[in-house]
Amino acid sequence: MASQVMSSGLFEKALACVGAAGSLSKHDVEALSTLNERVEVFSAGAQVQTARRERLRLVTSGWTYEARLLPDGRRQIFHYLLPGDLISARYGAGAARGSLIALTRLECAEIPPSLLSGAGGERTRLAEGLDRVLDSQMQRTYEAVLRLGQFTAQEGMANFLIDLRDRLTKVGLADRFSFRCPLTQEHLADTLGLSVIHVNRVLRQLRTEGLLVVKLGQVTFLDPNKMEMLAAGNPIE
Amino acid sequence: MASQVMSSGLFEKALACVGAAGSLSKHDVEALSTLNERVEVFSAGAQVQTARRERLRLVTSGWTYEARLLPDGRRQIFHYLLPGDLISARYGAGAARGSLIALTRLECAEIPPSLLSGAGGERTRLAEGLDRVLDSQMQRTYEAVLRLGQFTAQEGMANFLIDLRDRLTKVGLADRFSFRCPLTQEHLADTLGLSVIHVNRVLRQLRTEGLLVVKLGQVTFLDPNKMEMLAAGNPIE
DNA sequence: CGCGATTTTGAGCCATGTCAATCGGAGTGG
DNA sequence: CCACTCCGATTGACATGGCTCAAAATCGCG
Repeated sequence: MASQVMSSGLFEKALACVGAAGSLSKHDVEALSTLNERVEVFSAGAQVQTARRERLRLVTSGWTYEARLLPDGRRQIFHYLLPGDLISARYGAGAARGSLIALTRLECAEIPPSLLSGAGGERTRLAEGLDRVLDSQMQRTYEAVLRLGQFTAQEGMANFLIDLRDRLTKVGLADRFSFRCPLTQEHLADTLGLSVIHVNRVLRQLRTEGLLVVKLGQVTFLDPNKMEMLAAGNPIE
Repeated sequence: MASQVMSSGLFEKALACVGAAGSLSKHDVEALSTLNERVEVFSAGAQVQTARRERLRLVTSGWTYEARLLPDGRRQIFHYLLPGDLISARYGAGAARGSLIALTRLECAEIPPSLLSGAGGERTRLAEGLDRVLDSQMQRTYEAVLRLGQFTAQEGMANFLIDLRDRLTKVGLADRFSFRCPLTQEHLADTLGLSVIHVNRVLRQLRTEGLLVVKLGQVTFLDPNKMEMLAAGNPIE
């Protein structure tokens, strides 16, 4: 029952945080993940089924991506779900109609519908907070359109990596300068609409210019300022 | 009161249709547009304000697009809203955070919240139908990601034009072979992430191959089958 | 008829793709 | 501990799709 009290306190805190920003903080995720026993674990490479539209799951650990495969082998990765993101077949991510694949070992916790509506049937503050999270997931899809349609390869790479950094920072998995990253250059290619080889060239170029190092599953920004400028679609200098 | 009865009958019919497909049919649009007096008209080029998040408006006539402008002049058009589509700051389109511009004279009808929830606070069948419309609008955003990330210029052009045709067909504004289209090559360019000049070349090429004619605000498919193949990302032949 | 917007064309360049090969590190079995 | 293997990263040579610049042809409209 100690954990019961604990979890209740965290829940309140989570509510407060959820109310503020568009995504969940580390504390929110911890709080929500202790709320119930329905935790699922997927191993790297497993497909996460998203058939039942009512389920709402919170990613508490690990990376996932949703992708679609064309008959001739081309692949587009639509988005990545990180700790603090929600898996929902109904909203946001659900509309991509692709396969959801665990990139690493993945843990998620189901959020029972009972938490979303109060006694009188009205919506919980938690529900509104989660809505905001789904909103920001959707916004990222539009960012992807902008990136793919208008950005150069360098800008797109910067934009994507900075976005990952910012999201990971919210859940305590990154700082301004670096984060651990399980993506291969092939993932980057299929995300940014580039060939693997060109991804390699772009990374080398950014490295040569002293902006960035990608190595050993670790992304390091040597010059966060310039990277942020690039990521916003501004030329360097 | 005749119109009262009339509109009520259409409403029922609209409900039936809305329940079936992911988008509204011509009859749905007609029915819904007669439901209330709150009709707005924008002239071509006007900006449609989307500040109030609660409002839900149905496009009953004309074309709109939502776009974002980069500081250096690049522009990405995220999507077009056609008759039967919904304007919502909260869902789908709202997350793009761009400007919504009337491409032609535009008419839309507000859908009052009272129609969305029944007496007991439960959701109307209409509300569910409209949800499905918003869903399909979201799906199109993912299609755009796929198009921009993986398709060649020709495939992307075919995909986009076939999509327009299919949507316009649902509201009786197109048949299998052609539709009226107010887009300039510049709009196509900013939608597909190409330069205006390249759009022109791609169109010429499709014309030369006997697949398509774009002229006088009219798009005509000379070979709908091949266009549909191209639009799906399959090579010709 | 004349003007602005749009479309069309041509020439040349650059970003990005393809193909082919090498390299490097991680795991595996002997 | 070594040899092997596999996957991912890296590099080079070359092809090409798509972009830029510049200009002419057309269209829509007052």
